[in-house]
Amino acid sequence: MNTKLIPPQATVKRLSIYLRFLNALSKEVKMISSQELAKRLAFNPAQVRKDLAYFGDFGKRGVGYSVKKLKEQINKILGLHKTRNVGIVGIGRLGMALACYPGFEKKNFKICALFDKQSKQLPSKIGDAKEITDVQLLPKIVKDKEIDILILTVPVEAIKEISDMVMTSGVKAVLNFAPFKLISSEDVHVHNVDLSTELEFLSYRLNLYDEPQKEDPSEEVYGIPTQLL
Amino acid sequence: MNTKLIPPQATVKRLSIYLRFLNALSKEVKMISSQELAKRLAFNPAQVRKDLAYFGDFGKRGVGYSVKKLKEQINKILGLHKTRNVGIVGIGRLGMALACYPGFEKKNFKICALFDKQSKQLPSKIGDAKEITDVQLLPKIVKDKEIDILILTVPVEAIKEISDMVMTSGVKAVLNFAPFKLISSEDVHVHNVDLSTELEFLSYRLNLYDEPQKEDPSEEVYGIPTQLL
DNA sequence: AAATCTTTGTGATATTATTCACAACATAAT
DNA sequence: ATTATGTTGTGAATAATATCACAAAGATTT
Repeated sequence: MNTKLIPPQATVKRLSIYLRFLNALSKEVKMISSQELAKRLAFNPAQVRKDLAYFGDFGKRGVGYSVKKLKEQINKILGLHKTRNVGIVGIGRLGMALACYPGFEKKNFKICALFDKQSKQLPSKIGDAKEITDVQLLPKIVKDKEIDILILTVPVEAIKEISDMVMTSGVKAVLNFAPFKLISSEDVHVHNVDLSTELEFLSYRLNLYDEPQKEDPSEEVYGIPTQLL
Repeated sequence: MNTKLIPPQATVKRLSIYLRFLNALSKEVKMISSQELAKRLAFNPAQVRKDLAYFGDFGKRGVGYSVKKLKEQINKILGLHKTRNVGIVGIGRLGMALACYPGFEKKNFKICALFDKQSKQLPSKIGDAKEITDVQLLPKIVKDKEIDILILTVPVEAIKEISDMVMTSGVKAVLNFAPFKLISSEDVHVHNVDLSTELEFLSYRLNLYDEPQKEDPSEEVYGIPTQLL
């Protein structure tokens, strides 16, 4: 099998998508083929098979993949069988929304600390009895509560000050929503998500159609490559 | 120059990141080199130059790029000079957060309609006097207000029903936050963002370090390739 | 004005990711 | 059993993306 090779980044991202789809599947569906998976998710069937084959021979020729087994395997590959302690920094509307997002707890991400500036007017508890802690205590709390991941939803003005504290806090990974590219260090994995960027990508595409280039855009060129959608 | 070639998807996404960085730059900085840009954003300088060269010869040899000119150019390339009418479907916490996100209006995305189920208990106005419209009226409002982009922040249970309505509404682009992969059609560009997936990617990486593979992961293999971070 | 330093733009190369195409296996039907 | 049908796993081919390396050109120093 394929397992000796390093799975591409792109493969890992797709695993999440496969898993989400499998989880939403009716319990009656016991087996699924790469063909069916690919069709529903607009991927290439060979790609689906190759993605899965990086981690083992999960399928059965002539039959397909056991949904149950596949879910278990992907859960394990993504490390979702382990509980991860998560903190959220910056409890504005977005932070609040994430704190209450039910999808996280389902995947074993345990939101166990919320940080904000003390000065801010806020209810001291949100949702299911989560307190808000002063951000100055972040380094201590990260250690005490063994927080693995911090989600940053601070306003961009605060990011410089906060990011220094976060990057040296001993946390292992950061998911940054502030519109500022945080760079990973040797010890801390950073993943940046920018909501404006996502909209801007759509804007670019709309703009292409509004003002077609002189080169006469063909279906192929400006059509929508499935893997990005 | 390069302009005849089709710019890669990846290039377009980076343009957003360049622009955001340039916008945050102090007004004193008049010129910037690909070197400096790349260093701050953890890209390769040649990549920065190539990205920009797809759209024209914006730089000056021996000097660099005019910050002002570059901002103007990227704005134009991404179509941010045009106002786009945006609607948000599903006014839960996330929808609310996006409705009030100041970054959108700055980039000429005009949030001009909020949709939700009428039955839901909600204030009829949020933030700067935005009303919530019953989602049944969506097709009509999209046409009347000439909405270009719809942002979907509905719960996953509702996505099937809503997506049919959205995809046939005449809207040109959709940004979907529901944990369900919506597929683009010929007429509608869809871009999916899944918040769980982003966390799961970090989880995968943490898991790699917890349980190193038998193959003895080297720095190179499991180190962090800059372009993803 | 020649030499030096800088930085762009881009061919050439390297790396990464996707798709094709088919042998190997599994099941079901005859 | 043999044939027909379906599906995986994967080498080989292709495509997309990133990086290197350097000529061309602007700026600066001598």
